[in-house]
Amino acid sequence: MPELPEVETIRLGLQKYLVGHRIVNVQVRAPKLFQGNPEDVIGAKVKDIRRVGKGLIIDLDNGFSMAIHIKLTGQLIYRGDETKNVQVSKEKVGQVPSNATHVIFTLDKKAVLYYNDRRRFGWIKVLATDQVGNLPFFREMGPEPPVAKEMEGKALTLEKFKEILTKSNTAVKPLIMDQKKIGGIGNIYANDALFMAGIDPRRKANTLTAKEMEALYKAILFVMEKSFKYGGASELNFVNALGQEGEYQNHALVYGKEGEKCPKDQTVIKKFFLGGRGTYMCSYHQK
DNA sequence: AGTATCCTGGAA
DNA sequence: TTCCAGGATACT
Repeated sequence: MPELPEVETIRLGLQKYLVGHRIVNVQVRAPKLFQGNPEDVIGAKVKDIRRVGKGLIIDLDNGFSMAIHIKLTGQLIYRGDETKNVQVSKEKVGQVPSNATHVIFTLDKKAVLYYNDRRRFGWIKVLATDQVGNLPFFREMGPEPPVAKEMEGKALTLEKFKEILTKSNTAVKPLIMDQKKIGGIGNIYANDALFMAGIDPRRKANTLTAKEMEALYKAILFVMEKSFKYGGASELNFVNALGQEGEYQNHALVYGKEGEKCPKDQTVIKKFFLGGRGTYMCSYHQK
């Protein structure tokens, strides 16, 4: 999934519906995805939901936490009395549990939390709350664009952003997607932000002018805020904590639009690979 | 810096 | 049947 706006969307949903519930039982259907002892979470009450980059942390009231990364196809879907009448987007995600459901948390008050993950790339790690920060993924997370509030990690300021770019002579797109440099940006928003800022994704980061770096910084914030307002991008599998899809995919600028017209004129958007990732750009408006 | 790898399913 | 996918990591 899921980049910062999508993970933050899930976090907000879990904050609203999951916090306060006690975990009554845990059924692990795919042991590989669930690391740690399920017994450590059973009987505990959910205290808080945090997000660091694209990672989620569910804090419990017994000193343990669950660190979660949903990678490309993970879903955390809550079902309870208060969500009974919620319209679920499509049948592909409407039915839980499904054959993509790998962990089932039975909660008190007749509620359930499902972890679905079609491709099984994600993970759930149970560990002491004070050890979460020691996981390399969280420890090495770079500062994050201040898109949605509730900043758990360090906020990425324009000055810091400029410093990161100036110090790197690698291509700008892979750089801004490097979670150790900047947290939360993935392929969709990297593509769209670079288009919006008029910058060729292959440009070496340290060749950008101050003006270009500022334009890119603002574009990153803009496209992510926009996506957050649309409820995230459900290009593949993303759904929020209630199983509903977002709408950003219907408002993307260049991502996934190979062969289509540039949003600004008739130029055809081209696709190529950069750093192993599909890259979309308008060669007329991005230099 | 580029490529393989963990997986599954939808599309070409 | 082959290729591709919002990620991250461990290799060459």
